[in-house]
Amino acid sequence: MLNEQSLLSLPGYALRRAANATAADLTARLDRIGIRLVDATVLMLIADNPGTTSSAVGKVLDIQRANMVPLLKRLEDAGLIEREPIDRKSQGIAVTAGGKARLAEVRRVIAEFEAELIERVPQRHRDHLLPALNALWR
Amino acid sequence: MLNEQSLLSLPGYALRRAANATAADLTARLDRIGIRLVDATVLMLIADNPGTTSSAVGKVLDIQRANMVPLLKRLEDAGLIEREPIDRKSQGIAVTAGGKARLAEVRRVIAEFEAELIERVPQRHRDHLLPALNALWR
DNA sequence: TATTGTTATACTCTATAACTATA
DNA sequence: TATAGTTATAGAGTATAACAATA
Repeated sequence: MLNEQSLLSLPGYALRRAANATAADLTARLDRIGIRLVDATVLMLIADNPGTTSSAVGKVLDIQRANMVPLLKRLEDAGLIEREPIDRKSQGIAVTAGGKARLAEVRRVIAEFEAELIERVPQRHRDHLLPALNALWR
Repeated sequence: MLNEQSLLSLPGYALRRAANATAADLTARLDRIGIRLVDATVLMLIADNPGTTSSAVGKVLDIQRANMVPLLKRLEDAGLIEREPIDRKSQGIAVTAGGKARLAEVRRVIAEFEAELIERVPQRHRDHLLPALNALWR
């Protein structure tokens, strides 16, 4: 339809379009099992770091402290995480048994998504994608 | 701080983080010359497709028709684009002289941004990034 | 009948400021 | 004095529905 060539030659543009398209795809897949992409990401991070705090999670994922509140409340209300005091100021977060079951579903969906994602990349480029991407933001 | 390993091994996660980080960077750079990232993108697309329509631009960039209205109004109010009727239903969009001057600035900023972006990618991965990304969404 | 451009509005996501309590 | 958790709210960005006019 339109000439999009000068945009398509820009890695930054391709990066945004690819991220938007794939995030929309994964969001739709996770919606089918009733969980949001951010929530699933937080859940995975907590599972690998039992006893971590809201602040620590927020720092790693670049989520503001204030925005962690309703997010963790959702996970707690859904019975996926539980909190217990570390001291009188902080509280440690852990994934519940129910959360682990849900996490198994999440991991299945994500594994399938990631497999189909990487399959779309021509073989000779495949192994370069992850290191190239991580070099861009880490 | 936290163990982020299982997330970092997911191309989809790395893709989102890389896109968010680089988009924030470019947004800040373009802000210094007083233009938004979306507006700059639309301006580039119109420049390469003089006489195109609002609908056509929206379709290529996945922007809803309704959201094109205030966007094009901004560009028009800034004197960067002009519209003239194609028939009594559609109108063709073109970049004005002032728009072309602004576009030169935009291209300079973006070229610098893209150069620094690709420099962060280890050399052996560099040539693989663009084709891998475009394979993901095109 | 489908498309263009538009208006108005709802919704989601994120950012900011301020506050309390505790390390 | 800095940090953790929280509340309330503002703002930006996007989505949805409806409309008139024209192809």
